[in-house]
Amino acid sequence: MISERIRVRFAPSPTGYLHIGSARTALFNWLFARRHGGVFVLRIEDTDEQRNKTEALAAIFEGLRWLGLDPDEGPEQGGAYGPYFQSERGPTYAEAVKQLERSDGIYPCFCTKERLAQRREQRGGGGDASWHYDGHCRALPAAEVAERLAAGEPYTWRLKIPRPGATTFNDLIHGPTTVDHADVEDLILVRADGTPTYNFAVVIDDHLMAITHVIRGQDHLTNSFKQVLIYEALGWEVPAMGHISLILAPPPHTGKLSKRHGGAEIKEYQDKGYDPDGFVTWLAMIGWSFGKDEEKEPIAREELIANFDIANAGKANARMNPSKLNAISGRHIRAMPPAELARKIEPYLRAAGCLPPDAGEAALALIAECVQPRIDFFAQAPAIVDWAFKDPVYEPDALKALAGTAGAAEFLRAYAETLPAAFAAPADLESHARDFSTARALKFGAFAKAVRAALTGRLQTPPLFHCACLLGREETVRRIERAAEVAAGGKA
RNA sequence: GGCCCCAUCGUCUAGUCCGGUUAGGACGCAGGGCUCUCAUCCCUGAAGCAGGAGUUCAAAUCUCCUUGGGGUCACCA
Repeated sequence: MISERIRVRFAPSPTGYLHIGSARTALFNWLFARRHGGVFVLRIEDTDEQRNKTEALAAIFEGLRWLGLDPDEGPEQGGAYGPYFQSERGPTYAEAVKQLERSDGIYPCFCTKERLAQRREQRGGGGDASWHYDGHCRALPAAEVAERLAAGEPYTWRLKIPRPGATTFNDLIHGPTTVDHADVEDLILVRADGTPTYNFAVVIDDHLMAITHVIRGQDHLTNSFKQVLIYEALGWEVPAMGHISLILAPPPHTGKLSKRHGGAEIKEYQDKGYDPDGFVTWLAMIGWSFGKDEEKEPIAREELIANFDIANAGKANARMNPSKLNAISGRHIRAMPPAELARKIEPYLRAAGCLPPDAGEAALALIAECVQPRIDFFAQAPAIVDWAFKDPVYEPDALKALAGTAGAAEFLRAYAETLPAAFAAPADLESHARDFSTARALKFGAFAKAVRAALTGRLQTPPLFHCACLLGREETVRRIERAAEVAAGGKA
């Protein structure tokens, strides 16, 4: 039944967004599959939340697409082990129930939700959350069971966990992991309405989909014990299981990263324009490493795959560290062909009004050149050149540079007059400017500072002559003349 | 609280399985270089084995305890 080929799955429930932890689980599964020539399956666990199904699904699909984690089988691409929506797999569960009934692996439980809640309350005066089902209905005489069944009394099916006993499985990451059955209750497999509970459905789905390796977050560890018990009750082969560490919330917060901490949704990173490959590298480096020293060059996806080993995944939880993401993403951006970067930042520039409709390829290329060493994600691009698209507002330091530099008004006017008739390359403007400052015995640095202030209103900008080219001759002259007036006024 | 998992610089980690290293790298931080500013890039530096016992000639590494962190305890997934 179990195929020879490695098969892993990513099984998110559609909550409306893709959590960063889920994405990392997907990534580890994907890397594992790619590394071993296996199959990466996407299964949607949608048995509970039916609302906003389309929208919630889109978030998962789009998130995976952005990350470049393409499923081999799933709702979109189909496959031989469908359906890939858990909600459509209902009929397959009944058979497993029958099998367990025959093998005496389960028993009907007539306890009401009310009785269970009450018991939970009583135990430890309401403070003890560790109450487990006491097995009340497991001890019921067969005759009484038959009678109540016949009477049509509502019931659930519970797993008859071997007592006493213990269960151990060899975790791919943690090694042998054990739990005593005394600490596991006879969990409900089938609800009173006949639907399977999560753990039961997962086991059946994974088995029927021939999943060989289950890789998921450590928060599923206790589920895994239960699921192993279910596999064993059914006499099915238990897949290999590995529990990856969790991502914890950044400093002021404690606990695992959640939506309320911010930065937990993949879409945020996509919207900000992080480089997807850089993002994937960052995700992979949380709780895993090559074993060799980290390189300063961007790490290619192929390299990630070639070196991936689930056994090297860290056991300890990791705290989220966005500054490292910035560094990695920036590294990828810097290594990008300029034309590609131009294409990526274009929508951000347009949205911010930093790229007029009539702007040509040349202007965009020039902006990309200015932006490339200065940003870590695309949304930072407009702020690098925004001064070019509105009248300069002189920052205090810039104002001081104009008003406080001796002779500024005079040399600015002279500079504007000698400017070449056409602005071609920044380098040409630079050599002209150097000649100009030399001829007038100006320190180039001081001269450039004043011109920079004049053109941009700021003291920190992209290279000065890139700025001038961006403005064009006419606007450059206009701004210099205006600044000269400010400089003159300041002196008076 | 019960059970389970975990513990190396501020953060992510290599080293732990098969005890012997100046405990390595990256991010961040500090200083310097390059330079028309900023940034990029390059160099340098500060910074760590949670604590305590035990085993051993020798412990980050093996054992135990403590402390700390995390997860999980539903007719949710």
